[in-house]
Amino acid sequence: MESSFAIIAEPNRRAILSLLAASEHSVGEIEHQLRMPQTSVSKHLRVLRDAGFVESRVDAQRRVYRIRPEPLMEVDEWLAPFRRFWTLHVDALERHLDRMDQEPEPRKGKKR
Amino acid sequence: MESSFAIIAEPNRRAILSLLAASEHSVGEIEHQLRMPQTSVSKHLRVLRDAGFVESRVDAQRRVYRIRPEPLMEVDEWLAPFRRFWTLHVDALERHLDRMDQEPEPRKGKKR
DNA sequence: CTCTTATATGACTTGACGGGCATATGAAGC
DNA sequence: GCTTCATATGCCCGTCAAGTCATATAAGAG
Repeated sequence: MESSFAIIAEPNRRAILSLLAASEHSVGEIEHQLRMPQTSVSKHLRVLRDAGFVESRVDAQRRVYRIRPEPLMEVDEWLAPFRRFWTLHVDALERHLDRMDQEPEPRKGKKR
Repeated sequence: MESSFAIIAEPNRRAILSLLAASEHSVGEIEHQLRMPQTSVSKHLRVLRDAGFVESRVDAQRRVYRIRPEPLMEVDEWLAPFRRFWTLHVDALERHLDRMDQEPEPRKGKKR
């Protein structure tokens, strides 16, 4: 299962990731929230962990999973060359910047 | 072939898209640049066009393909809820970008 | 009109992945 | 200890998608 892109091609895995984006969750919580079989949840979590999208913490008999950002950052970076196609439109640019500029302090000269 | 994510899961399609991100290209140009069989290029372009990632223009016997941004915008928007994981750690982001600037592929997987 | 160039399509094969089910591991509680 | 809860794993099967090869379409060139 090579690339990060292949990992997030699976709808159930995207659902799991989106759920974990809000906060960390145990396997059982994911199972009930997303209404999918436990064995399926575990398998997808295994794939996600092997690919570095999530990590787990042990809480008694439970395993609590949370997001690891690195693989999604890769995807985000792959999108970079394409952003000019929609940041050229002003309204789309503003929506995009509104999302990006949550952080108050502009960094020193990186790209852009 | 449902989602935009499934479309970009294919490495050759990502290569085609990245090539087209720079400028529009004919099928033959893509074939030569990426060194893949023409029939394969055509099939991937068919998939990309059906999914709205590209559109084609007719130039004599050639078909010139160019990017259409909408599906990639979808992907970009799906990433939005995850961005806090790296925009909250600006320093880590900077370190990451610095590494990316120097070496093209520091691909590594580890756990904590 | 024929030949060549450029691209698309169809048939077939192969391999990978997800779902389902049974089962294994493992920690808790009694 | 045994039982229950929580999660993981192994196996089988159906599906679907990518690659290959052959062929079809369609537009110049001569």
